[in-house]
Amino acid sequence: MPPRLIAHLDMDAFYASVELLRYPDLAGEPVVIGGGRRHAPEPLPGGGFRYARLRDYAGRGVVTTASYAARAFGVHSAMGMMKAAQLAPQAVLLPTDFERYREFSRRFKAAAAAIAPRIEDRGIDEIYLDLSGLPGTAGDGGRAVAQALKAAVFEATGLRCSIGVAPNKLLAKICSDLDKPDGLTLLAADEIPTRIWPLPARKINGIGPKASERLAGFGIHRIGELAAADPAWLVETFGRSYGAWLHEAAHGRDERPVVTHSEPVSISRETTFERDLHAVRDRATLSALFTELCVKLAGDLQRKGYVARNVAIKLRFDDFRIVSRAVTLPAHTADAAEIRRAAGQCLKRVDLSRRLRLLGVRAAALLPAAEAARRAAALPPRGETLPLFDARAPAGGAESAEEAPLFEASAD
DNA sequence: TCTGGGGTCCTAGGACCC
DNA sequence: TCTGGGGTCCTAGGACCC
Repeated sequence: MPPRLIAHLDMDAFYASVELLRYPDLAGEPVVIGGGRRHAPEPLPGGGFRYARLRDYAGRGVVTTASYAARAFGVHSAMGMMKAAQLAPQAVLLPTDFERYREFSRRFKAAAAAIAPRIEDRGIDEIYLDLSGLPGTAGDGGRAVAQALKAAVFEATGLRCSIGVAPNKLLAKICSDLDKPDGLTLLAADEIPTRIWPLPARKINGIGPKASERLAGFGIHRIGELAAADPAWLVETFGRSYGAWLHEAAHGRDERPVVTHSEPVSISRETTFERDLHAVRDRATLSALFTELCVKLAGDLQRKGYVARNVAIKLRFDDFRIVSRAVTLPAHTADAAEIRRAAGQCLKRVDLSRRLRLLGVRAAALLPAAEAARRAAALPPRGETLPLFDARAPAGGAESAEEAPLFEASAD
């Protein structure tokens, strides 16, 4: 098998950059995106806008994105806004506008797809591209195609991105981060020891805060140190699956394909309250919020064309403990009342003596609504006996049904 | 001034079946 | 009375990612 050529394309400070297109006078300023709608810029009579400042923020939000100027103050994604306000009180605060980001996301992905159609979606601001065998990649390891991608993305959106090109997704992802913003990094397999091994282990996608902390406890800080660790010891220490993967990842080995299509596994809605709520004292408020979440979730399912057979709730208590309860339904649904009923059943199984910080509802075991309708239509009318080999049987069901008597006879 | 909202995947254990 | 082993489905929790 010839080596693959995989690119990872990552938009630079995506939300903040989209906002800077709309408010160009903020270019170069520390800007933080996050929080609710209340701090939208006010148009001034003479033109321009009056912006909210981070120091004026009060609430429980976190930073969604910080402009590079704001990052210089130590502000970063997922940081509590109140903490960010201490670091950069003068930073401009803008509300998130997901509709707009989704539109720019569609645009940059379409522009990239016109050049390299084998694309894997990795959320709103990232994609993997399989450049293997693409015209123009033969001579230069993909540099010209990557430059064309950057130009096309800028043409379509006015935004800059960073690209890593490598033999697999793992390495491409690491590389896209090496030269941000507006970066382009190519890596060949034989450069792993010199360019990848000196990096912190945390740079590997899949080594998070917990794993890197544990590794550090064993004196393993860099990818090269992880690569030098005994694989048997890694398996003993981190489990068969994760331990073996750590070893492979540290050596830059990754055979995962670029997946161009995937179905969602679950769809959910959750909300963090402005203040912690108590099941008894705030019963009416909680009940209304709970119903609202179910209605929104049902709307999401219907809009996206799915039905669900599993409904789960998620609670976060005031001490940040998270609890979840799930129930599997007799039949798929996208109906708000049915989801509300199932979620209510789940809620009854939780001790609600502590105050709640967050409430969420999730739909899982999804089926495309069209497929559910097809199956329903294939069923005989009510009251009629089912044929032995029914359309509802799972794939291969008829075969296993024929073999079933044999298994029964040999069982026990 | 602690710590959002939307996801995926993995593990472990129990129920139930053969 | 104790002893099996495999398989599937399901739940709960946790790590991780954007």
